[in-house]
Amino acid sequence: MKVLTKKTDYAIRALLSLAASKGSYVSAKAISAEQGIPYQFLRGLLQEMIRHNLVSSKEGVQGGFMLSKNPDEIGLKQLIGIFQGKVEVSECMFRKQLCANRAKCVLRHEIMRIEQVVNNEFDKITIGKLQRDLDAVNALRPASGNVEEPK
Amino acid sequence: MKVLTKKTDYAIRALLSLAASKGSYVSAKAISAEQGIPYQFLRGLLQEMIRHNLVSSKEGVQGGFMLSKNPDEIGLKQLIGIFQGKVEVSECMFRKQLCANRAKCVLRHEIMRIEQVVNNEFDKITIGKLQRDLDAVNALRPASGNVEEPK
DNA sequence: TTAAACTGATACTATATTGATATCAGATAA
DNA sequence: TTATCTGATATCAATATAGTATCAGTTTAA
Repeated sequence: MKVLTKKTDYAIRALLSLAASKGSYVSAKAISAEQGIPYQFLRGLLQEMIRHNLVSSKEGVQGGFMLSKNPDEIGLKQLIGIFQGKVEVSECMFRKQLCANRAKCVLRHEIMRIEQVVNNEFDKITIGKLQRDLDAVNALRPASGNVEEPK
Repeated sequence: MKVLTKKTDYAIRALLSLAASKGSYVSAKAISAEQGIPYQFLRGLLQEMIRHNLVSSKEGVQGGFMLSKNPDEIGLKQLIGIFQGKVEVSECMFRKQLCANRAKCVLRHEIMRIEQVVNNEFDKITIGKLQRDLDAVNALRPASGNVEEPK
C-alpha cells in the first residue's frame, strides 16, 4: 500500500523548487534537472497544478513556473487529492444507497474516523513546512550542500 | 487513493462469516453467496489466509473453512499487510542509501509519523470488534434481518 | 526578424496492479 | 461411487501508474 505515488512525490519536489525561487519563474527543464524528474512527466504535473491554481506560468524564453499561493497554503491533502484522488475507504462509499452488506457499513464507520485523522495530518504538512524542515536540515550539514546525489 | 481494495474488503467479510459460524466449517460457496463475493476470487483469498494461519480448512463434502485464531487477534493492519502490502510512504524508504533528494527524506520523516498512527488505528480494528459492532447494529434494527440486499 | 527557449495540449506506449474466471487434481462423506 | 468440497495454477480483462513523443504557439534577445 503505497501512500504516495510518483506523481504526488514529484509534485511536492517541484513545488519545493518553486518555493525556493520565490518571485521568479523557474523552467520545467530546470526543475527536472534539479529534482531528477522526467521532463515530460513533470510538464504534465505542472499543467495539472496550473488547473488547480497552485502555480502560474509564463510562456516563451525566460518563462517558466511560479507558485501562485503561499507555500503554507499548499498541503499534502490537496496534492494527494489532485494526483491520487481523494482518500477514501472503498467505492461503496459513493453509492447513494445503503451498502449491500451491513458489515461493510460497520467497517466504514470505523475507517472514516481514521480517514479523518489521516486527512487532518496530511493537511498539516504544507510545502511551507517542508521547506522550513529542509532548511533546518541543510543548516545542520552545510558541507553536503545540495549535491551528494548517489548514482 | 483507495484505502481498502476488493481483496481486503472481501477478506474481512469472509472472516466475519467465519466468525459468525464459530466452531463449524463454512464452504467457500456459502460465504460467496452470503457476502456476494465472486466464488473463485474468494477461494484465492481463503488460500492466502490459510498460508497466513488465519483460517484452516477441511477438504471434501461438508468441508470448508474455519477461523484458526480468535477474532480479536485478527486486525485490519495484518489483513491490509497481506492483501495490499505493508503501508509505506514510497519506494525510497527501502533503499538502504540516502535518498537522492533531501526533500524526500524530510517528507518521509513527516509521513512516517502518520504511518504509525494509521497502523495503530488499523491494528485496533479487529474481526472481533467488527463482529460486535455488527451485532449491535442488528440488535437495533431487528426487522431488517440479514436480507435487504439492494439489487 | 528570426532562432532559441519556453509552455499548451494531446496522443501514445509500457508495465504493474487489480479484479475476476477457468480448469484439473485430489479428499471426503453420504 | 458420486456429488461436494478444497488445493493449486493458469489465464485474462480492465484499470492505474509511469513515462515518452510531438506539434503548435509564445516570448525574448541577438
